[in-house]
Amino acid sequence: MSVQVNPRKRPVQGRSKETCEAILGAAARILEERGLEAANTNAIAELAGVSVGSLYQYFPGKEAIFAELIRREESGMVERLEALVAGTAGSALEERLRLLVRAGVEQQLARPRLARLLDSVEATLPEDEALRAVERRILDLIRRVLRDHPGEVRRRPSRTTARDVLAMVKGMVDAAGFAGETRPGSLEKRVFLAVLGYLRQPEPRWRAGVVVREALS
Amino acid sequence: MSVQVNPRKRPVQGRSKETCEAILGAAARILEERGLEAANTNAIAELAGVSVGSLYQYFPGKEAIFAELIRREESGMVERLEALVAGTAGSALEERLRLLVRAGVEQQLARPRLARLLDSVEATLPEDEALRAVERRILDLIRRVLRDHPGEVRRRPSRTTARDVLAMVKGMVDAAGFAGETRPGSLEKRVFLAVLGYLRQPEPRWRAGVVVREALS
DNA sequence: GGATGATACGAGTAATTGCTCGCATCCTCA
DNA sequence: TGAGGATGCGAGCAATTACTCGTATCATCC
Repeated sequence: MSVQVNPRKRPVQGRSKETCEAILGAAARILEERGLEAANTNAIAELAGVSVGSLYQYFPGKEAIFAELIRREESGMVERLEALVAGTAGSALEERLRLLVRAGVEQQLARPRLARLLDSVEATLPEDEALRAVERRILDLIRRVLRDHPGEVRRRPSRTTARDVLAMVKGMVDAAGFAGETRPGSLEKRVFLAVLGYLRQPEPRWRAGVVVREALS
Repeated sequence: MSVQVNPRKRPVQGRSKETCEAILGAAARILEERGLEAANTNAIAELAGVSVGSLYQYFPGKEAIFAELIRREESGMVERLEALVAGTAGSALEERLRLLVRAGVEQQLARPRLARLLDSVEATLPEDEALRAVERRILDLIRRVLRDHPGEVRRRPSRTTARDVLAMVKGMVDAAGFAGETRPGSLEKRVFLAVLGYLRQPEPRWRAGVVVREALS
């Protein structure tokens, strides 16, 4: 019943590392070109130019392959983001947010369909503490940036705010990629506006369940 | 190779309508409780209390069942939204946006996992003109609302703006549902803030590739 | 009531998929 | 160089899944 998502055996020689890479690369290509249903172990092994036996030597099943792809994508992302935050410690909030957004947009737009699919696959995988940890690091990183600029933002630097920001970025970029946008420039600007707008938008005043109209600026 | 997503035969008697409903209901429950991989035709028929033969009498395959679920979800949504827009023609922009957001949040939060899965399944299905049309109606509806309130918003009422708004709403609500948020109140408020913030955020001024810092309010 | 079409059934088949295992080949190191 | 571990192979079995078809029951109309 339970699905194993951890690698089975670590490759030690050079050629076995290549085998693993070939398997992961083939899985990624099948996912993005033919979708989740077509990504079975036989097809992956064939496209990788490798036998199924070799595949099962390193991965207990296809879920483990997907999990590894996700781990790589996410940890690559979080490391780039953390370097970025550390490297712009003195900069303005807008500048830092813009760079973060740029990194996210570029990552997700490089292989939009793959990124989108991996996101949805992740939701079906069993709880993986390593992945949870990466997710937390991203959220904490967003909160840290917000805390570095107190008073410039109207949202509290909470987990919820961080999750909202991350979710709106992912949602917008996924939709843009799916709609066929390929140039990151315009998208990056719009996502940046959305993030900034959310963070700066004042709390509305409510009266009798109706929003009080506020004049614009 | 190609996948058929249209129903095979229309039910004409009452009992066959019930059979179709049972099949669709079972498919939805399996999707949300056991995920996409568990949703095969045999399992769906069994949970529906119906034979596989009956299932194949009305649907050419499981994709057709998913497609029908998506069609219903989307068209129910779009009709509610259009009624809402029509019924608030004279109201303030914030009020109208707030109601739209509320409808979206409630819909997606009613069965979060199902809604999320259907979204990702939709991406793997072949192009369906009916679904495209529903999507267009939602985008047009957003644009119409924006156009009804010229000067209150800084984004152009374009398809792209509408897609951005829709995507950020979906992204935030999905993430909240996945994180276990069940009370619509707080989420609704945050999504509303995000939408309003995006629509109102002024274009930033750029200088030498660096964002010029703007004082807050 | 009986003729006719609609509906339901589910065992059974064909195809797909996950995965193993015995054996061949390659690499490393003493 | 040769022993032993690492790697690679792919036929083939077991399990799952999609889907069919002959038969039985039900609804409707004359």
